Amino acid sequence: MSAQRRGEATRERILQAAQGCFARYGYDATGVAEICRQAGVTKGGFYHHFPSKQAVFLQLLENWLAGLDARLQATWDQAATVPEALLQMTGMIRQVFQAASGQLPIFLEFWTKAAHDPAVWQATLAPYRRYRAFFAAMVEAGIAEGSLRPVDAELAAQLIVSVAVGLVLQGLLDPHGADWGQVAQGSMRMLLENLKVER
Amino acid sequence: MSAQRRGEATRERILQAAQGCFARYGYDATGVAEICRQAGVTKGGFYHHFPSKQAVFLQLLENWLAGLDARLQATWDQAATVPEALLQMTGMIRQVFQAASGQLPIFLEFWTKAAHDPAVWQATLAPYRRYRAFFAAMVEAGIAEGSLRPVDAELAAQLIVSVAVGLVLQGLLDPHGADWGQVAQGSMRMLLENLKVER
DNA sequence: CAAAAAATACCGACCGGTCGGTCTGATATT
DNA sequence: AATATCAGACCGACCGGTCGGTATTTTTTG
Repeated sequence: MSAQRRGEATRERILQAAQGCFARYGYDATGVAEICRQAGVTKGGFYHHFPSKQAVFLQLLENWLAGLDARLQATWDQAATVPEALLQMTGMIRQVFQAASGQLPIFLEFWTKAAHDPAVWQATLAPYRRYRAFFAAMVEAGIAEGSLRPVDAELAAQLIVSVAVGLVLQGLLDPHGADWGQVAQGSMRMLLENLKVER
Repeated sequence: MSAQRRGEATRERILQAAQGCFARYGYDATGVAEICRQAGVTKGGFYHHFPSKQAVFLQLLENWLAGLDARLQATWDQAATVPEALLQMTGMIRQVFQAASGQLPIFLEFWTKAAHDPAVWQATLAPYRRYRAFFAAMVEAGIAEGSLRPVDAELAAQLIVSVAVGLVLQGLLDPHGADWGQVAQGSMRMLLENLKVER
């Protein structure tokens, strides 16, 4: 294998290991040594690829947000109407829950770190505002296409984001307390009943 | 001052100092030494009143939840109808935001710790389930009194809790991103439009 | 009531251990 | 040979918690 490919692979292993550790133990409780152990690398290798532990964290955050971005955009692109797109996105939550239920706590780590660390804060806030704008644009499009009532788009977007955040948080705190995919579907339907035009 | 009173006072000072530190720097980043400095106590004094740093944290969590409990109950007791009570509680959020905006990050600390620490998890989950039951009971009472449509009470309660959690989180991450009290009011009104009986 | 004893509140130096990060090289690729 | 990729011993700072001791208040006792 070429040196470049090998380096890339090691880098990826470090990222994966770190993600697992952060999710399982939390950021602070995870030592660089433990990440190295799980990645099959030593400290030297680690610090060859990343300047600091925080840099790994930031990279993880960036990747995660990029993935979410892409999936949201794709979902909208292939949906016929806005309400349908919203329902689809809700189904996405269900996938997220069963696919990465172990990875969810890292979401909390992001927020907690963001509240105290300016670098993480910026990296978190910017995409988050994008989401609000994204949903606001969706609602406006829905109003324009006639599938939604002419409500305050900004407010509706904030409500949607609130519900999403709240659901994810409840889901990670109490994974077996409810079928969160079901709850998400039901919640979104309730919201849509209110947003959709009367038939 | 009696010895007992004095001890109680220092204990309180430690609690206050710890709350400030946890909110400002986060749990892990806060050293016991720093808490002691701000409380005007030394390590010896600290460990005289509390067996560990985590015990302080747990006590803080307990106090916070007890306060929330009391306020919610009181709000319901003095409201005439269920929709009115819900609106009142939304206003409560507004108070929380302006009164303890600096203390909000500690809320995140609670959740983050709860995701990894069984002791904190239990202390968090039990009251949280109570809240869900509380709101479910409220919705059912609303249906019984005829002010709410006969919706799925459990689902509605989960939706309400989701919105509340989401709002608090958004508020603490992006305090100046919106007037969160306003957003809370608007969101609750939107939800209620859907839940209330048609007039 | 006074003296002694016990309990309580607090002090601050100190310890064992951990953790993020560095440094000197060894090994493999180009 | 030059460079990228790693190995792993090592460092210094820091942190939660301990411990022996002091000061103050409360209780017991003569």
